[in-house]
Amino acid sequence: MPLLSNAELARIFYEIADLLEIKGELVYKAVAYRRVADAIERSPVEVARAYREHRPPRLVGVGAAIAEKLEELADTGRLAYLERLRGEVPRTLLELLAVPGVGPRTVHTLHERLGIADLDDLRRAAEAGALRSVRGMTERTEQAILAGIAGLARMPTRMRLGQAARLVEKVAEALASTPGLVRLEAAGSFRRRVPTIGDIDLLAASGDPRALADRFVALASVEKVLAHGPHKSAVQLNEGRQVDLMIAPPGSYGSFLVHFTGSKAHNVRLRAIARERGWSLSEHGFVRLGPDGEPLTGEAAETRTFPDEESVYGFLDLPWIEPELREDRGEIEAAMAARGADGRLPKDPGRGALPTLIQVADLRGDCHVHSDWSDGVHAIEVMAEAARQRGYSWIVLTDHSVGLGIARGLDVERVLAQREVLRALNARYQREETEGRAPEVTPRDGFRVLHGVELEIRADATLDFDDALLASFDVVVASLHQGRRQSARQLTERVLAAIHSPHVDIIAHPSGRMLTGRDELPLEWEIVYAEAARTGTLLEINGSDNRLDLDDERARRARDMGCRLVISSDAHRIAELDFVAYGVDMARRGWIGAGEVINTGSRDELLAWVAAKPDRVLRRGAA
DNA sequence: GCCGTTTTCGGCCCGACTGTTTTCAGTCG
Repeated sequence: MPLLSNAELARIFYEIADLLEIKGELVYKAVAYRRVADAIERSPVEVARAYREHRPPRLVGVGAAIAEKLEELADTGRLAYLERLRGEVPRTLLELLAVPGVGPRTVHTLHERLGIADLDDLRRAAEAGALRSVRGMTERTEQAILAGIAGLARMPTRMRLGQAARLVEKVAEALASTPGLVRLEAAGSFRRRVPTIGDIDLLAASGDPRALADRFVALASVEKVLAHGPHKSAVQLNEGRQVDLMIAPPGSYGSFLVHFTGSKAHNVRLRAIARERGWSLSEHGFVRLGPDGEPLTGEAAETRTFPDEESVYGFLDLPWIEPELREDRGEIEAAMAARGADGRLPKDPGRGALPTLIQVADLRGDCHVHSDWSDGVHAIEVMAEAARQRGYSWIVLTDHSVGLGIARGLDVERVLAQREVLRALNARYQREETEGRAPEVTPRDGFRVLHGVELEIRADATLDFDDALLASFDVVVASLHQGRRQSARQLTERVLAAIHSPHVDIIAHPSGRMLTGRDELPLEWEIVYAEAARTGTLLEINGSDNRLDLDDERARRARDMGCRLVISSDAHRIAELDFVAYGVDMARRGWIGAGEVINTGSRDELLAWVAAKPDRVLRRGAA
C-alpha cells in the first residue's frame, strides 16, 4: 500500500471540509478539518509514514476523531468516512464553489431546492431563469452566475512572481499621481514572495480615499469592477487578473499592512496573542476587550493604532517579522524568543530566534549563466559585462553539454574553443583592473569569468563528459533534463551518480519542476539531501521565475540536513541575471542566511570549496 | 471537530462589500 504524501492527505481533509459545508453541517466542523489540512501541508514530517509506524506527530487541531481518520488513511490509503460523504454529496457539487459569488450555502440551497448537481445544471437553470424562484436570488443573480461560469473557462492560472511584479508596477504607476496619495505598495502573497500569485493585493494610504478608489476602478486596463467602496475596491483587468485595493488611514497603516500581507495562518496567530493580552486585533488596530471577551464600549472604549508594522508587532512584544517568514512555520515562536523573562520586549530588542536572512546585495557572483554558444541569447562578453556592471566578482559560464542536443550543447572541441575565448577575456579584465580602467563597481578581487558547464545527467545515469574533461573545468553544474518519466528510484540514482562524482560541484534545479506545467521529479529527497551534505555537493536554488527550484521548503530542509546552497539565475539573456532576486526570495522564505549560500563568498572561497570535493567523496570509504 | 490560567461546554479571527434582506446572510480575503 503506497504511502499518501502530506499534500494528498491535505487534499483529502480540504475535500471533507468542503463536503461538510455543502452538506450544511456546523461551519466550525469544516473549519476544524481545514485547520488540520493546513497543519499537515506545512508539517516537516511525513505524516502518513509516522502514523503507520505508530509514532504520530503532535499536530495542532488533531483530536481523537481526526487521529483515527489519519490512522486509517496511513494504513489503507482510504477513508470510509470520506467515501460515505461523497455518496451523500455529489462530487460535482464541489466544482460549483469555483464560481465567483457561489459559496457552500448557495450550493447547498441550489442542490436542495432545484436538484442542481453540476456546472451544466447550474448554467441551464440560470439560462432558463429558474434560479429566481429561490428566495434571495433574482435575475441579476442569474446573470452574475452565467458570467462567472463563462469566466471559469478562461480563468488564468496563477501568476509567476515576475508577471505579478510587472502588473504591480503598471497599476502603481497609473495611480501614482492621484491627489492625496501618501503611500502605495503590494501586500498579500506577492509581498511574502510566494512562488505563484493568485491575485494582487494593493494597500494605499491616502488623505482622499474616495478619489483613489474612483481612479482605480476607472483605470483603462480594468475590464470589470468587482467591488467599489471607500475602504476596499476590486477589479478584474482585461487580461483576467484580479487586483484588490485597500485604502488605510495613514495613522493605522501598520495594522493594515500586517493584515493584508498575511498569511492568514500568521494573522490568526497574532490575533490569538492579542486576545490573550486582552485586545482584539483587526486591520484597524487593537481594541480593548472586556472580561466578557467583547470590545469595551462607551467611556471604557480603548483603541490603539500604529502607522508602521514594527509598532504593531512591538505592541505584542514581538520584534518585526520579515514578510517572507509569515507563514506560521515557526516564526511566531522564534520572535517570542526575543522577549525577556518578564514576557516583555526589552528596550533594545534583538531578533529572538529569527534568522538573519540573506539579501540580494550579499551575492558576489552567479554560478549558472548561459551564452549564445548553447541556448542563450547574448554573447559571452555581453553576459559577462552585464554581470561586471552589477558589481559581481565572477560568473561561471555554464553552457549545456553535448547530450542536450536541443540546446545546442557543446562537444569537447567547442568546450576547448570556449575556454580560449575566456582566457582572452579574463586577460583583458586583468589588464583593465591593473590599469584602473575597470568599472567602478568592480570588487577588490576583480572580475573573472570562470569556465563551467551545465552537464547533462544522461538517462542511463552516466555523465555527459569523461572525468579528465570534467576535471579541467573550474566549476561543474550537473542537471537532468531527459528521461523524466523514470521511477523515483531510477531518478534518485541518477542524481546520486552526479553527487558521487568527484567533479560535480552543483546540482542545478534539483526538482526539475516548471511552474508552467511540469511537475516535480519524484526524488527520494532525504537521501539526496543527506548525500549532498556529506559530499559537499551544492544544491542550487534556481531563480528563474518559472522554476524557483529548490523551492523555499526544500531549501530549508536541505539546509537543516547540512547542505550548502547556491543561488543562481540560469540567465539566458542579460535581463535574466536579475532572476537571482527570486532565488533570494525562496531562500528568505526558507529561513536561509548569507552564510549558508556559497555565492555570497569570494571567488577564492568558491574555488577552494570546489577543489576540496574529491577529498570529501573519497572520505566515503573511510567513514 | 477541537480545546481549556475562561477545562468537560460553549466558544472558535475579523471586517468590507454586495444584494435585496427592510436588519442581515453570504461571500471573500
